[in-house]
Amino acid sequence: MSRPSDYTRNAILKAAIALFAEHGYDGTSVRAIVAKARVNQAAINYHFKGKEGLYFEVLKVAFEGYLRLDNFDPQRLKDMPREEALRSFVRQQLRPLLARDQMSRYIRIFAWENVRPSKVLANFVKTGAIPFLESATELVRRFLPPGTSDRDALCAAIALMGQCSVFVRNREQFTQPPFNLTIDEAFVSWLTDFISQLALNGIARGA
Amino acid sequence: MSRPSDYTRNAILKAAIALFAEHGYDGTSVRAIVAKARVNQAAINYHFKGKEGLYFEVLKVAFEGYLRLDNFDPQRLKDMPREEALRSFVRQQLRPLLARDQMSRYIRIFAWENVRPSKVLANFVKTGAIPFLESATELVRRFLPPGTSDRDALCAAIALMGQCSVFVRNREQFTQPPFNLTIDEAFVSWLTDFISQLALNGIARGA
DNA sequence: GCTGAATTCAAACGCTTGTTTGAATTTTCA
DNA sequence: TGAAAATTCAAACAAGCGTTTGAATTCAGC
Repeated sequence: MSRPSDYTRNAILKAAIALFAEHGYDGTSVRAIVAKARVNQAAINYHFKGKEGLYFEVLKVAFEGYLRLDNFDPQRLKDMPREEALRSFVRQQLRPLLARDQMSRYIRIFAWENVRPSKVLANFVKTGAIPFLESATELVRRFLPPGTSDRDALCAAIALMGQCSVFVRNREQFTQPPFNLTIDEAFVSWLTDFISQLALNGIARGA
Repeated sequence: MSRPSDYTRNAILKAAIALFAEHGYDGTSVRAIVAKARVNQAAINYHFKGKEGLYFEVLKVAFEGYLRLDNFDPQRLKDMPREEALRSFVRQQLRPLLARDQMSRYIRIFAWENVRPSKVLANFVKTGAIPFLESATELVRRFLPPGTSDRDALCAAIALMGQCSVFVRNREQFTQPPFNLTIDEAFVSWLTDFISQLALNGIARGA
């Protein structure tokens, strides 16, 4: 492939990641993407075979980027004490509340998919990529009694992920009335502890 | 108002409640509503001044119906032991997992609004209706140490509501691969206990 | 029964969506 | 350099959306 076309492709990809992270798949139009990327309308269909193809590629990039993250390395998580691993996981999930970096965008895209999976994700998963819900399930399992069923562990993981993503996905919402939350470092630290403790006490002693 | 026009109005309202509960506000088109209600396309604008006006009315009906519910009567909740009140609240929130009755539709509509509030709800709240998030906050507060800040209680309530609604809103999703949850009476009972215990142990000892 | 208001209806409007077209331009490679 | 391939571009397409129109119909009250 030629250099100039790579530039267009990357511009689209970058704009798409930012917009999908902010507004989700349905909330983002191709016209908004090409405007942000400053490319032609037809470029998305030419380079990605349509909006769905582009989103598929975005999921791929986000997933690869996510796996490259230190704190998510499965082995590293397993080597930590379970309490520390849990807190690290939660903190990472809440990262988009503070930072606006690329990793935060990846996490936020998955936060959208987490409760409202698009049909694109379904195909993406079939392609061979393992949804990180499995990692969350494994993590949660360390707090559950031995022999806990897959179903119970899955539900616990869903609940944990749901608690994080509800804050991430609706960040803007919660900063306004009637919520009026001030989202700063102190708040995120507190929230990290809060959710971790919730999971820690709740899962370990409850189920 | 004349009888025949009331019939049309009610038919629209009924169809809208079912569809909004199933697919949310954005996921429901006026054409789908009039098709289900078997009325003319223009009827929604005539009777409700547009889709938003209809949704406003749906929220009103849902909210009134919700308040008529025994288990949500604020006084009744307050008279219960806090553990029983919590379990009752959670069970009620999970009701749409099993039943397909009118009350379940109301709860499900609020489950949609819970994480992705429409601008219509904002106006609805301003009109004077108290979002039931406040009741949840009060309920949660009984488990928190005296003097807990409003912010902390609010976050705990959001987390609690989020845990319930993620299951309610994505019911169909979770019955399919890769989740494969079987949603029956036994599961809902277990889930009720699970989430209640999660909140009970987590909130009471964690925050 | 007549009159005016209320209601229904088919059709279209204006807008946004994702996608396609086909010509113009640029890049690649012999 | 010249021909073929790759890429960009403005424009239009087809479909869906919520809404409006204006005539046809039904209703209520004198």
